[in-house]
Amino acid sequence: MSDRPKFYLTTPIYYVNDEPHIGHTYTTVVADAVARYRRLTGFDVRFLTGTDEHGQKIERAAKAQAVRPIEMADRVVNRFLDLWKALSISHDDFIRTTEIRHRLGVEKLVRRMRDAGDVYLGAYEGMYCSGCEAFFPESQIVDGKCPDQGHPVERVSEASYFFRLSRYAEPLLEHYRTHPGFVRPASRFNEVKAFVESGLRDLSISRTSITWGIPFPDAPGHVVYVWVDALTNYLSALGYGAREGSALGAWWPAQVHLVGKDILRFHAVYWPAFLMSAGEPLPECVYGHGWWLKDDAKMSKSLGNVVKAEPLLRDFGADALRYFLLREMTFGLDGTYSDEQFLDRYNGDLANDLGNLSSRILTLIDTGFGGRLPERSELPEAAELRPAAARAHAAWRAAFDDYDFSNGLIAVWGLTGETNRFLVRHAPWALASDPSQAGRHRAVLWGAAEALLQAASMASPAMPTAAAEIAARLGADLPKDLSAFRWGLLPPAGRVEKRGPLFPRVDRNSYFKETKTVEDAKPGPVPHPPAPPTPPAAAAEAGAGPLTLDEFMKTDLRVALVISAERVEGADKLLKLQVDLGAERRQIVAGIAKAYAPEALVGKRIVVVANLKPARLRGVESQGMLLAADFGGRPIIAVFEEDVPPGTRVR
RNA sequence: CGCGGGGUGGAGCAGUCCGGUAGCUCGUUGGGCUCAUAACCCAAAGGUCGCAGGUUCAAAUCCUGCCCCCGCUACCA
Repeated sequence: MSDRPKFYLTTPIYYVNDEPHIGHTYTTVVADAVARYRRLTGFDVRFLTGTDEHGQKIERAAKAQAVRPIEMADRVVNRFLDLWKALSISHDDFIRTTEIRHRLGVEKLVRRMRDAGDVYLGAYEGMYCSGCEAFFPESQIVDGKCPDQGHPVERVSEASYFFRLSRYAEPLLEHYRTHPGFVRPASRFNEVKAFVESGLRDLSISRTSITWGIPFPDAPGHVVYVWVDALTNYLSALGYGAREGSALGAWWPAQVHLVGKDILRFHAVYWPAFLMSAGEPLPECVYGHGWWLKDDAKMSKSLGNVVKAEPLLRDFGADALRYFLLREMTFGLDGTYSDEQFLDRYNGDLANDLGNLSSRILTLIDTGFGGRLPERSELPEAAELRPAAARAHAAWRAAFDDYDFSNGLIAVWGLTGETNRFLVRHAPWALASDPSQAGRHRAVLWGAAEALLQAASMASPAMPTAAAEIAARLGADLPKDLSAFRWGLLPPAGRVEKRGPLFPRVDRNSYFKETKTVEDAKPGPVPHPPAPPTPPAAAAEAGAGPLTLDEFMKTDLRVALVISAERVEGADKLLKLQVDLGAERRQIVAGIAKAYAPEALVGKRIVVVANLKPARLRGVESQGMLLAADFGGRPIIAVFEEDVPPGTRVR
């Protein structure tokens, strides 16, 4: 066994009733960055994630699709596994609650709690829908009807085992008092304390109305209910309850459970109470992070604004997505996602800064020294960036130790900025042409290359693949241990390789046009896991190069006669047109209200794109697009002066 | 109603616990460089830190009151 300090961290296990979205991705990426950071700074790390697969929802969904629950679960589990692979997630273990080892763990925990006198038989009362054969939370009931099918519900009660949570209010509060870092951030710790201070009610921990779950030990007909089942994964993954020896002693208690703020209560109240009852030590910290909002609104399926990782992964690569998630959110608080912000971060920090810096350094070495890394020099230029690197390193460590990823990355990018300024200051491209400056020339580029490798090393927990790629181009390896600052990571006499852009700049205009059409065309199941994450495929490529005639002819342009035109309610730029396309009539919404009065358009023969995917603008469907010159910020529509019949092809 | 979060230059955010020159990124304007991915470097413009009182030598930061926005239904992080 290693004598390094151990670090056991977990994500929640994700419920398999739905495909992964940006929230799952976020927690997991954060956990991975922590795991990689800890490994890099001398810890023996165990990183656990997994899936939660039992319960009523899965049971019902499976029944509806006439498959076994485990088949449903398998499908979604693979989606998670594929995504984690595409994102370079470095978990050491993946637990599924349907595994035997988990069942053994849950059985042991339940028995221990019962032996402690904390489990008793009572009755669970709830709103039951006989049509759906399911209980629903009272809060979901609308007018005495179930939320799914609208069947009438009735209050029924069923036998249930209860956990004496009420007994643990005082012990929990005492633990909170003596462990001020138990829940983070502090603001959420206050909420947890307030919740416990208001008193705890016993918790129903079994069901007889469900069969898809772990049988409650020594209680036929009962199944272990949600939270006891799910939370126990953190122990069962270590072999808790196993007949043979387990890894429990080496790893438990966990250093941190990373969770979303919505499930903080379960992790900060129920879970420690279960552990106290079972006589197991408590985790050191439960970190409840914030949520990603989409354009300032909460993401939800009903709003249809749920952000998924796959399109971003496809267009920008795993490292870019990971970087954005870690850099853009102040860990703990809520953050906002928007495509514009993502693109700004990508182009600003990754393409223009880190990516471009590595390009210019590699090219300077390539052309200046024939691809051979200059030797380390005693001249002051070679060490000029050393203090900046040391400062960045200290700030980076302090921030990452404190889960402040955003500031940690800001510190690293401070070093890339310093390196850019260093290059401008010494202008190695000018030194190259002056033989008397050869020594300085070598010293400057060695120093710049060393600083770049320093930056890449510190960025590696956030973006492992790109960091390794930078190191490889410099003929170096990423350091295995960065627990202390060390200047001189470059190997002597390495060979550098230029290669292409690390993060190709993505043009804003063409990106938004392209993604719109791609995503509209693919509403259904998410595509396959994207190609290997490095280097990110250039999304810009598709927009480059001349168009072939075939490609152009895909655009179906037609002459259209405007039959009527009116303003769109509540939109100051939009007109709604009815047009005659010869064979059919179409409704087209166009942003020309500022330039044209509706009545001025009637009778005009215009050009429309007839095979454009319909879109909704301000809730009004548009079945095509009219062509107009964009002149001085005003649209000038294309019209025919002669009487061409509507529907005639234009090319 | 109540609870929680938030209101900081054009945009997005940090700073607020532990008062003391208001900071970062993007954008804008002007200049420089030409090694680099139209990139990089320098400079400038731009904020009464939601409002009103109070404490203090000093308040974005502490206290009081008020206004506005968001969340508070979910086995969705």
